[in-house]
Amino acid sequence: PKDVEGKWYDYWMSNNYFYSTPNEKEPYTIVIPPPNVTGVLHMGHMLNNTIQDVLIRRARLKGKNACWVPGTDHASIATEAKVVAKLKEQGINKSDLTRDEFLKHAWDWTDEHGGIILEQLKKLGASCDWKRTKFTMDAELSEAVTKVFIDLYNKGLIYRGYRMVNWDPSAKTTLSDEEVIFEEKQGNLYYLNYKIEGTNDVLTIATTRPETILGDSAICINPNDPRFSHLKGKKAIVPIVNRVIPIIEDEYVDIEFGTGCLKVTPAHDQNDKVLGEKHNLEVIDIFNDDATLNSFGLHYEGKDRFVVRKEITKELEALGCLVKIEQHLHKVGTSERTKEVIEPKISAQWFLKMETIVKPALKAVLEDEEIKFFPKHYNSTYRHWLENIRDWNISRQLWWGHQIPAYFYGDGVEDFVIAETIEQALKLAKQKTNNQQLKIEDLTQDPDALDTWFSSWLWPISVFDGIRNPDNEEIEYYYPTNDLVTGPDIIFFWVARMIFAGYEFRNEKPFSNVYFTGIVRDSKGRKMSKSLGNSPDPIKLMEKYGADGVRVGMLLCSAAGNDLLFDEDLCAQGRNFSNKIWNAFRLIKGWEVSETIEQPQSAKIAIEWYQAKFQQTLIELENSFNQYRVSEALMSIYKLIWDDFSSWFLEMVKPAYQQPIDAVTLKAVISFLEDNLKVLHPYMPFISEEIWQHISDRTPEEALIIAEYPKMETVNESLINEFKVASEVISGIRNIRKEKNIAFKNEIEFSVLNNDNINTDFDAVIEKLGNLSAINYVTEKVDGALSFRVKSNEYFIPMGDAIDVEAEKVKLEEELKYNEGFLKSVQKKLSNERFVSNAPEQVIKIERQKEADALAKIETIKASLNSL
RNA sequence: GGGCAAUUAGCUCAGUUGGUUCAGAGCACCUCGUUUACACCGAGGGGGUCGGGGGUUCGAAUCCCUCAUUGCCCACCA
Repeated sequence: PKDVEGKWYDYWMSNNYFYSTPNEKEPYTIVIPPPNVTGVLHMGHMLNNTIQDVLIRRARLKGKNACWVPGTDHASIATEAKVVAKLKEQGINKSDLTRDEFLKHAWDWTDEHGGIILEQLKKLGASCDWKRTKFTMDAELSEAVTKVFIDLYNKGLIYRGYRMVNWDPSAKTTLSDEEVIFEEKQGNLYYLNYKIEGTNDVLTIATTRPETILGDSAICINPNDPRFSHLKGKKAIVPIVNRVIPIIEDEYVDIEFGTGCLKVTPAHDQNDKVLGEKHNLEVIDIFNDDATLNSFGLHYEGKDRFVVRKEITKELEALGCLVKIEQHLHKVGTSERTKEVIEPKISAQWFLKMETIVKPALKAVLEDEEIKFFPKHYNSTYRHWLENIRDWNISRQLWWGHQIPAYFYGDGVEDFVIAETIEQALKLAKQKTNNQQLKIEDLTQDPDALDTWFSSWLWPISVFDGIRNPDNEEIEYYYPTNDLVTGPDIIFFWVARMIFAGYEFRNEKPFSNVYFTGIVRDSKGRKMSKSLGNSPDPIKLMEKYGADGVRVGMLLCSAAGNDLLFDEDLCAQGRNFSNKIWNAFRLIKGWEVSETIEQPQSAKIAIEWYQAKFQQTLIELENSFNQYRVSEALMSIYKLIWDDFSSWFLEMVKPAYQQPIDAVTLKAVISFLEDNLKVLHPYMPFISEEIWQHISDRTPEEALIIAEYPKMETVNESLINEFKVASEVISGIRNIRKEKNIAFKNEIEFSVLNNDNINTDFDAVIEKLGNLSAINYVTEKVDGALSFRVKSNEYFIPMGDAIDVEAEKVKLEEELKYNEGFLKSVQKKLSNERFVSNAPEQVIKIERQKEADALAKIETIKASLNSL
């Protein structure tokens, strides 16, 4: 493979076969899920992109104008985190850099590492239209993002608001809800005493975060809780800070949990914020952006929250306020990217209203089925998320990304304008403020960037420039795209949002089908990860087994809709398959052809049969692909080529040693080989092209990659069934040969106890593959012969004295016993009146036939026993 | 806590509307094999109470109920 894979990839590239441009053909379009620009290829990409390439190559062969758009994503938080880490290694802090300086570093990093992954995809054979390669931060795509932001703002769908957000103190940015992973952690539940003002009473509350008492602004009890009725209207004193806070009543408090008494910290808990708003409480934010305490932390100022948690526990204990500490298992939100524990924090952010935007997206998937999910059960996941969706926080406190096109001219929350450029912003600001004295210097652009997904949700549109030039030829031709292949883990992040964007900006779906792949796990079912070291390097795998081998290995284990357990052995199976195909080709290529010899009968019928078998497989492939059963389709091809073509067909037509093959047969064999290569090509593009080019001389216009897919014809089902019987007869002969150690090269005699309706079409084949001197049709049992039965026919191989009579008797007795048992169960069924009266006629007919066959078979076995 | 999915041979999985030999495939395993395309191979073979229990039906891997196990998603219990 190493010798030919690069060669063919270059050949395809230099002949522009991956290139697509609008024409009169039907388009077939896939946009790649853009990998992180600085990422490297992992097994998930391998799976994903192999499937996409299979779909694209198949479409190309089927005469569609296939267009696979590649590209990368800027992945703002992931990339920025990497750049920050790398700078830190060099002793540079992000906070010491200006925005421009930092972005210079980030672009350098992107230029250095960006696109590596795309080069790796070429090794896999990905037939992307590389001339269309896009990056989410390309100028045109960035412009589209800005336009969309402005458009949504002007429609009143984007607003700025103070909200409780998920704060990542490490990246110092907010995260969307989807970026927060809840991990179950063993923590503590601290029971703390608060004094009641003007009394010697105390009340006990429970908290998991004792440091947040510094931000307490109330205690809340349930008005229906008799235990605390004496506290109504009183005030409590927060330990250490000695702040006097009200005791409020709200039915939100769960009487059963903890002490039934809740401390309220509106700045640091979503529910407390709601309570705070309801009861008009003070909001005391005690944290800096890096989650150290600010001046509200008093003597803990500047210390990290977890340090403070330990220290304050000691101080509370010393003050006699700590009642007890209980072990407590709870879910802690952590950042998907940085793994940092998330702090709920109130801050000003940009939000996109979701209420109206989701409606067409819900309808398209759940009602109209304009967009179909495979597997379908993701519909309910999708529905649940969309029906409970909250406004999308689209701002991130990052520099790497699309800067928010908002320009501030004052300190008020509403003192801003939204514009494409600062000049336009100035104009708008003058209008809005009625202040003609405003200057460019008075404007400051919001330093925050947009969520990465706020650009990738436009991907199927923006790669065809459909936002900036909504009527251009490309978007009109390629949009909506056909299939999207991606992981279910980004159904909310990306898939759903692309659907929103499609309807919002083009009033049309972005794609028709979404195929969700499984997650690639190792053979023990563990997720592949760097830390476990259980993820093979795809490039090394391809060097070892060939890209074709790895592609097959990936797909063999990727049953639709399931996670897949990847095992390197499967790549070996893929490689073995390559080898098998190659050897079949070598056999055919090695034959001498003779124009004069006549076509043998065995070859004639073999060709008719393989034609039928191939057509049958084409139908199977069609069915599998319609359901995105890519793995099953591969298995159909695997069996077709290995079993039907190599093991059966080639053996049937193979000329005797050093004998030539007749021209008619050879022509058919080559034509079948070529058909095989066509259906194989999407899966194993390299070896199929290599053999295609070897089997006859081809011009570039005749390359396999752009060949015409085999046409569907009617399938001769009865021929396939007849062959099945013949193959059983051949197996019967092989069994006896083996049992009696009769070498294949020794010709044997063979007789059939004729049954009137026996089919003789395959007799020539049976003779050839059984190495029989002849097939004799007889009317009586052959004495001194071994026998076997297929259906109700009996077959004999004369053995003379070599028969072990006793052993034969034992075998026949067993066969008899089995058939009698079978007959009994059939007859039992048939004698059940309720079965006969209720079952459909067809079913009863079948059972009657079974009965007749079994009776006939039993007769022949009994007769054989007697003759022994 | 709620939802979704899965459970079939040693492993990974098919099994569409309940009824054609429906109990299957690939791999692995076992036996035999130098016949000249291929030992990365050929021929043959063994192997499953369809997660447990109950029900509907003439008939259940398939439909219903229930339990168990596993995975995933969602959810603010201090």
